[in-house]
Amino acid sequence: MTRPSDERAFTELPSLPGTFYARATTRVARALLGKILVHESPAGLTAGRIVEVEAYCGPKDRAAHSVGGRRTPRNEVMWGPAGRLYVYFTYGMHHCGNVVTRRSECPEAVLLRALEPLAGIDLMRQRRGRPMSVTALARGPGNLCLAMGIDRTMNGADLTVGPVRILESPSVPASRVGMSPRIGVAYAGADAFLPWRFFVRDSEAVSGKRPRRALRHAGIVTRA
DNA sequence: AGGAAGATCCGCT
DNA sequence: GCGGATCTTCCTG
Repeated sequence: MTRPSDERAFTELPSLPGTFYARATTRVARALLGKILVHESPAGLTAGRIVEVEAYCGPKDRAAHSVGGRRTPRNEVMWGPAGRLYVYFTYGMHHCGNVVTRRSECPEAVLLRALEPLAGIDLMRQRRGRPMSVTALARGPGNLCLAMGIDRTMNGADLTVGPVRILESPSVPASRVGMSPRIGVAYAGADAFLPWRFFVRDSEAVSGKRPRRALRHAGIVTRA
């Protein structure tokens, strides 16, 4: 599917500039759909098209790590300049990767939740460790980081120059963008209902429950 | 010093 | 749908 020549081509594409990230966080989140996340690691290159993200909007957002202006060693990167990678470890086993937005001292970020794999699929399978479909490889924030080889050693990395970068690629038209409340933030009170999750409607790589009615209607079997 | 909860995932029912 | 795995971080006493 993906040949070595295609993979090398990713390294030639321009990175998103710092100004891309220095905007309102929900706008950055929405605009990241369709862009390409790349990691050139010692083990090889992996890349995928971003199809699901969530916006976390600073001290007044009760779901954000920076809620109430609480600044700790873990979330320190959120206070830094836009376009940096914020990686944290959660549930004792999963890494989550975020893109810092706005400007210094405004601790906001976009969580990367799912990719459609484009390159390095064998390496992704190796990192995931068991057989699965391509669209499942980077579905969900913990799985995305595992498949892409992203961990805390990359916390604070500059996404415009890094071994980890986000590349220019066509945006997703509004008609194909879905919005919903964020996943796993029930503790955030009323903020749990804010529609700050954005995803590509027709992507099989998006996490969570997806409607099957259309598939059933078409007579397609989705489960054995 | 200790405990509780977490921006999750997977396998089982 | 439910709960266990597993450990970091933060808050309390």
